[in-house]
Amino acid sequence: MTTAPSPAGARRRSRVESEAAELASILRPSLLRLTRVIRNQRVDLSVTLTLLAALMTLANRGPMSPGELAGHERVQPPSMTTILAKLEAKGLVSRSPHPQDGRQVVVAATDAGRAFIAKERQARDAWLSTRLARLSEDERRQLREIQPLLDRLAAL
Amino acid sequence: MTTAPSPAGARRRSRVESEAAELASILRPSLLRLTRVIRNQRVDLSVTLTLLAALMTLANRGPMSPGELAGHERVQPPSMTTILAKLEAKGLVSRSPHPQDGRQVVVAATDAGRAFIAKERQARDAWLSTRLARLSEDERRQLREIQPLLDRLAAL
DNA sequence: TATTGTTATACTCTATAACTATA
DNA sequence: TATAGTTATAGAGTATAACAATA
Repeated sequence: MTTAPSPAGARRRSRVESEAAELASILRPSLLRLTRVIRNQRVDLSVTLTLLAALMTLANRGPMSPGELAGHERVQPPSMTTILAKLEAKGLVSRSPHPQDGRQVVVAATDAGRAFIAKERQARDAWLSTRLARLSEDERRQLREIQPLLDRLAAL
Repeated sequence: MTTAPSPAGARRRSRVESEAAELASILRPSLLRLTRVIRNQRVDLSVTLTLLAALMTLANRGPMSPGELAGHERVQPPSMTTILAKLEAKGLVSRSPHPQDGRQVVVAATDAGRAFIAKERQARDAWLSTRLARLSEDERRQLREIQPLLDRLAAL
């Protein structure tokens, strides 16, 4: 036994892994169902959840390339092309050539895009906000605390 | 002023609502991205996350009608028809006529379906489990605690 | 007439593979 | 030759509307 893991260590890792597997099993369907429900809450049918999320990232993080945005949103570049085409058709984002690299493109939220986010936030979030408001203060705090965890899980 | 809400009460509700709206704004994109990533982790390409979730519900809760299952999974009945057709084609669920009501159908996980879940759980959950195992014990506890909250949000 | 389930249809989301332009 | 982006194509997921069978 070269690395000679201690029995305690081995037992511990095994427990963590089975615990994690069980957590994955219960967490995954819940995430799936909640996302499905949220996705269907369309106040303005023309801008979907996918489009809005990309637009928000662009507005929050500033101009970037389509590839970089695809990385943020965890989609493949061709998917982002589609998303950006729709947002651009609505005048919510703009494309400009990259100053140095002729292959790249710089995408940015337009003023209309930012205005859209501000307006939409109230109407669009109404469904989820209303439900969140029904929770206790402590429950909202719990959700607020795990949000970065969700991002870390998606990013790893 | 008939109901005469107290100024303090009014202020409090407003604060809760704006806090909830802000939480919705940050939580929603994170849920979307994580679900997108989880959905793409396909070990066995033939059974997708949507199919597996329905199958698991059926195995856990026992036989039920397609309409009832649609309600559980938060999809519309025609969507569940599609899901069940795929599961049935794979022999993972079975349809039987309802003993009393000729309009209804009873859907159940088959033995093969249950065996599939047991086998798949390890491989399928590997991606998420591995990442969950990297979190601290406390972080996993937090996630475990909010899972029922996610279900309540989806159900309300 | 109301309910359950299915079929028909359409649209969004998303991926992989192949192509174009630039570095 | 490698990289950034796009186009082409395909499949999954899901909805609404219309229909059939049964209550």
